[in-house]
Amino acid sequence: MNTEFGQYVRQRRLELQAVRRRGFSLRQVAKAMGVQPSFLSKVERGDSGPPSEEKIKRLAHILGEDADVLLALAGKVSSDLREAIIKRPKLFAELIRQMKDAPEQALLRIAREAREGKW
Amino acid sequence: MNTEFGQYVRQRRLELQAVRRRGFSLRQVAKAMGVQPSFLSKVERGDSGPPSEEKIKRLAHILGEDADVLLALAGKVSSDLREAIIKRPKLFAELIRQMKDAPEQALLRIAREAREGKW
DNA sequence: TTGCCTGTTTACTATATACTTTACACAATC
DNA sequence: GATTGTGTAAAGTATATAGTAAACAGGCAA
Repeated sequence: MNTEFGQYVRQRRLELQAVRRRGFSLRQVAKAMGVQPSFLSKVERGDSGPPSEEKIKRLAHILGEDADVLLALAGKVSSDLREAIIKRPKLFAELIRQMKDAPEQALLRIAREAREGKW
Repeated sequence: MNTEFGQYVRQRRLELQAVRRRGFSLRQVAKAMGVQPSFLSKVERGDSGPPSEEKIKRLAHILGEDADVLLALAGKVSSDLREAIIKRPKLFAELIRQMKDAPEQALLRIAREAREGKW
């Protein structure tokens, strides 16, 4: 169903397995995520849709990946972001529509300003 | 299920019905939206979950409402916004998380700058 | 008083999401 | 050579989403 997410996860898991040697078998990762191995197997091979938001976040933690990136690969947006948008829909809708067409540089500048709390 | 969305829609529809006199019965609006009257009835009374994104957008157009606001009342985010976030997940995630805690003023300033294309 | 329009009720349906359970085959290990 | 660990396969399940279809009761208009 969604090959990209699964491929990415499998690759990352195998990399970790090669380096760490322990704790990154499909079964162990599945257990740590809170799903059955059969399900993670299907997910990694793109034979099933991606897991739920909650499970993806746990997986991101386990693999040392950015949760928002992993969610994005699964075609999802974190619920805290959704809620932020839903609280001020007009404002955020306008901002995001402007920013999606803005050059990378501008976004980085705004992100930096935001990080520094320049209100 | 979701009373707020339905209540808002019904109120707005009845207001329009009172002013325009024509075209805003539940049955007519349902037809224009592309759903059965029974479904819109349940939606307005909060007896059913809200319609799909597509139907909500048509409804917004019919009622002269902002689609993003109506979607927000239904607990949804427009798919074009979702896609924008998914394309640059780290950047947008950081921006939105900063902005959700920022004062209204700052958001308005950034929105204005965005509108004016100040990159 | 027939016919149309109003909203509503009841029962049903199709598809997607997010999984589980059980069992299998192969490899390494003890 | 029995056990443990590896990934995979097949089938089933629970819940949510997004509705439809058909019928019903009351108002109003000619």
